Amino acid sequence: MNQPVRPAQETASAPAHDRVYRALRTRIMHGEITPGAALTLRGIGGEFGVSMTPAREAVRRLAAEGALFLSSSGRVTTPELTNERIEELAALRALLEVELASRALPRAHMALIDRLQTINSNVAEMVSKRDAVGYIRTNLEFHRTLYLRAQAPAMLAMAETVWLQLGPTMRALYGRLRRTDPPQNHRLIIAALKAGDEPGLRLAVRSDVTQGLRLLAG
Amino acid sequence: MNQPVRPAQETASAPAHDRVYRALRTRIMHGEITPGAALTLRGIGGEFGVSMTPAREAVRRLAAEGALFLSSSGRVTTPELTNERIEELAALRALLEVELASRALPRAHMALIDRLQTINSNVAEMVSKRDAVGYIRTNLEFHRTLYLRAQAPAMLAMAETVWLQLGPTMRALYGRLRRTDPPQNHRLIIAALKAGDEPGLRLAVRSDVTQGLRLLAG
DNA sequence: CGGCGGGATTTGTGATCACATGACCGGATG
DNA sequence: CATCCGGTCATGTGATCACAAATCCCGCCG
Repeated sequence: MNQPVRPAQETASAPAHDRVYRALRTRIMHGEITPGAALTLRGIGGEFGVSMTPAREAVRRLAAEGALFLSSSGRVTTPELTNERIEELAALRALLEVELASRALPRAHMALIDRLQTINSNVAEMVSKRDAVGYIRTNLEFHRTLYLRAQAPAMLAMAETVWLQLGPTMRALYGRLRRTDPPQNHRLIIAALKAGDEPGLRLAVRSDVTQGLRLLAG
Repeated sequence: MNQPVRPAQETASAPAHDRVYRALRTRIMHGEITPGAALTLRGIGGEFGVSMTPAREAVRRLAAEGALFLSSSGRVTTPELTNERIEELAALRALLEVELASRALPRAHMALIDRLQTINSNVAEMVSKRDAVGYIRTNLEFHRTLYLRAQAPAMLAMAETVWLQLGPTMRALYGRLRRTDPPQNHRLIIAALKAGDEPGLRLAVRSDVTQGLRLLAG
C-alpha cells in the first residue's frame, strides 16, 4: 500500500512532501488562507492523498520560513501578525527589494520592460475586478520578474520569504481596501527603468512596497 | 520503546526534533562542520538517541533555512558556497545588519556598551588563540547582543539565517586566515555607539561585515 | 593498468501505529 | 444563569517497517 496504485503517471513524480509543500506555499503566498486559520496534519494528508509524514514535513518547512505558526502544543495555524510585525516586514521588503531593483537596473533591456508592462496590465485588470488573490499573484509576478534580473538568488529567496509571511495578512488588508485606481507606482518603476534613473527607481520601489501598509497605520 | 526509559528528567523535556534541530543549528552556525560534509538521517538519529523521524524534521527545517543542502536524491550535505554566493550573502549581511545597528543606536545605553566591550575582549582572546570556532561564536554574540536592542525580531531572524548559511564557509575562510590583530571594526562600532554617531556606526558595521570576504576576492 | 558492469549495501521516502496531551463539549452544581 | 469539572475526541510526536533508488565497491574485461 506504499503507492496506492500509481495509475500511469502521477502529477509530476515529484516527492509527495514537495508537492504538498509547493501547493501550500502558493496558497499562503497568494493569500488564499485567512490569518489565524488552523490546519491539521491529517487534514492536509487527506486532501492530497498522502499520509501524515509528508504533510508534517511540508508544514515544518513552511513553519521554518515563517509561513505557518506552530503553537507550543504543536497546533499549526497561519500567523496573525501584529502591527509592529507588519511594519517590520514592510521595512524588510523595502530594504531587500530596493537593492534587488537597483541590481536589476543595469541588466534591464527592452524585452524585460515590455514584459513588465504586460504583467502590469494584468495587475490593473485584477484591481478593477476586485480580485484580491489575482491581484496579489500578478503583483508578485511583476516584482519577481524584475528581481530575477538582479542575478541574486539568495536575496530573491529572502524577499519571497517575506512575501510568504505577509501573504495571509495582505489578503485581509486588500480585502478591506476599496480602491480601483491602477498601480501608479508600477508605472513609476517602469519609467525609471526606461530612463536608467537609479535614484528614481529606488524611490518608486520603496513607495510601492510600503504603501500597502499605510492604510493600516492610518 | 516510545520513550527509552526517561531516567528522571531528560535534557529539558523539549520535543526530540527540536533538540536535534538546535544542536545541529549551533554546530553549523559556529562552523563546526566543514563545507560539503555529508550527514545521514540514521546517523543523526543514532547520535542523539532518536529515530529517523525527528532527525528528518530537524534536517528539513535546517534545509529550509539554507543551512543544509539537499541533493535531488535527498542526500543531505552542508552547502559548498560559490564565490558569487558568498559575496551575495555578505551584501545581505551588510544590508540587514546596518539597519539593525541603526535601529539599536537610539536604544543603546551604557550597560549595553559595557557588555559589548566585555564580549569584544573575549573575541580578541579567541583571535589570539587562533580558535576559529570560538572566534565565530563570540563574534556572533557581539553582533546579536547589539541587534537585540533594535527590537526587530523578524530582521534579526533573517540576519541569523544568513549567518547560518555562511557558518561552514566562515570556518574554512578563517582557518586559512593568518591574523592575530584584534577586531578593529568592533572598536569603531563601540566608539560610534558611545558618540551617538549614526553614519559612523553604519560605516563601521558595513566594514566589519564585509571585511571577512576580502581575502576571498583578493 | 584503467574503465566498466553488477550486486550488496546504504540511504531517503512514505505508511502505519501506539501513545500522550491538549482541546472541546457536556452536564452538574453553586 | 454562570462556572467548573468530567470525559471524550482530535491532534501532534515519535518508532518502526517496507520499499525503491542511489551509491559504493570489487572483480572482470579490454
